[in-house]
Amino acid sequence: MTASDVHVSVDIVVLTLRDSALRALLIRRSEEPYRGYLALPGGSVGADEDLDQAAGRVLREETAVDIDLVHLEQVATYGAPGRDPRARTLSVTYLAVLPDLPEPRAGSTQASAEWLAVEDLDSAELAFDHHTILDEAVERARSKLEYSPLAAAFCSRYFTIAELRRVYEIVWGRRLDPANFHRKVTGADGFIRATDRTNSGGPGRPAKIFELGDAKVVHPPILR
Amino acid sequence: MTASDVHVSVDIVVLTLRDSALRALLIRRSEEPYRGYLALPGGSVGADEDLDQAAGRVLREETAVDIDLVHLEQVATYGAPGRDPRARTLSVTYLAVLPDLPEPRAGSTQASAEWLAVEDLDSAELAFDHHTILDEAVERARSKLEYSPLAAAFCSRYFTIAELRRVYEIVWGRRLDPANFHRKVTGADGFIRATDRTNSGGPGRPAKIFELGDAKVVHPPILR
DNA sequence: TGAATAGTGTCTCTCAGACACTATTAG
DNA sequence: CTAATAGTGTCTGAGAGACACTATTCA
Repeated sequence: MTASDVHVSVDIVVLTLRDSALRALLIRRSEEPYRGYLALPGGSVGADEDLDQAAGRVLREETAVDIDLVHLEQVATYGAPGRDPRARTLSVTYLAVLPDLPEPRAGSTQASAEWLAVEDLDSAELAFDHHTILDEAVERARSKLEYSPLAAAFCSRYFTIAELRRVYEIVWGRRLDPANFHRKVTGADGFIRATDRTNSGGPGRPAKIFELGDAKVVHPPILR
Repeated sequence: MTASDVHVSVDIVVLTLRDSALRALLIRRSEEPYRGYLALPGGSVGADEDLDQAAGRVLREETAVDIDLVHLEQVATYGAPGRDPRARTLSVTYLAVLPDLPEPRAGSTQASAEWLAVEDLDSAELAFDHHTILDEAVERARSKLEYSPLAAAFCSRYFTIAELRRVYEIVWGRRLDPANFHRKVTGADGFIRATDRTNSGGPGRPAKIFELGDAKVVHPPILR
């Protein structure tokens, strides 16, 4: 009666911006079930691992990313009987957000990984209930842009306000007024902190370079 | 290596208003470990149960409440090794919100249940990591009052605006201006719907009686 | 120079909060 | 009547969005 022999895995929705699109990392499965389908990167939870630890480990295995720059948070847990045809499996799902680094995982395990545009998700065939999991994680990311500094996790350590604005524009899928956006993010207490440097190279007036501030919540929020 | 023999339980933070305080349902444990400590109501997930189903079943077992009136949502999953000294156990935690019904669970299993004021949580000795779980669920409830119709789940099917305001005041722990509150909740599209009835009995002008509307999000939000 | 981007000023509209005021009941 | 609660009017200030305007660079 009690479900004592349950497999527990962590599945991670890894989001980044790439080619002006919000994309999620997906792995082409080479084994049954769902051979040939795309699936979220994931793995089993080790016997002595906490869930957050397991998520961090899986993320490193799949992306080789510098863990400092990553935002990683638990989203939800799925456990419907039959969601995995092999055995009763619980999936503890995480959202990871990272900058678009020039790093496909060097050698390592995975046969083929893809950055699928979230926009094209509806027409993609995903394994298990990963469609639901992705939807929920993406919606979490969208709403957290409003009241948390999550947007900066899509950027490198140092960024301009235009880069930050691009994050909001792409994730939300709508244009924002540059002037008003500038006032809002610089006015939100502790969200971003100016450095004494500016960028250059492109046309136009050089932009100040900012870094992430200490605030854990953005107030006033950047409303969608 | 893979954690295949993991116990999975659901633990529920059941919140209600009682004696002008936000209170959580806790059970005095009669067995080791943590004998004599207070713990969240919970139970194992059945072999053919989905997680939400299991949470609903546990809630009915512990409170005998009419499930229609209850708000029930998953909050988070805890799985640190060692959180239960007996075995590796995953706790999928839920938040339940219900009106203060005149029903202590009739007969049934539980030795002693208590409605502990959330205010007094800091000084309570709770089993396992239930302190953390409670804190997170309470914070979830507090923040969901702002942008969701959750407050109505603390009320009966029909309620006055003053009753709704009391929910916000007690959960947030601060006074709200009755006049401004009235305008805000009646102005939020689809949050509450007026009936043609009024209450009476007490002193003062009778209040219109409202019921919950169809909206899943409250806009504009009722800000804390 | 002009084109492009960064950043500021300013106006209008909406909404939150303070609080005066009206409405309707019990006692 | 007074006390009490329900509900409306109105003013003020903060912030959002529209958009004109200034600042600083590259070609």
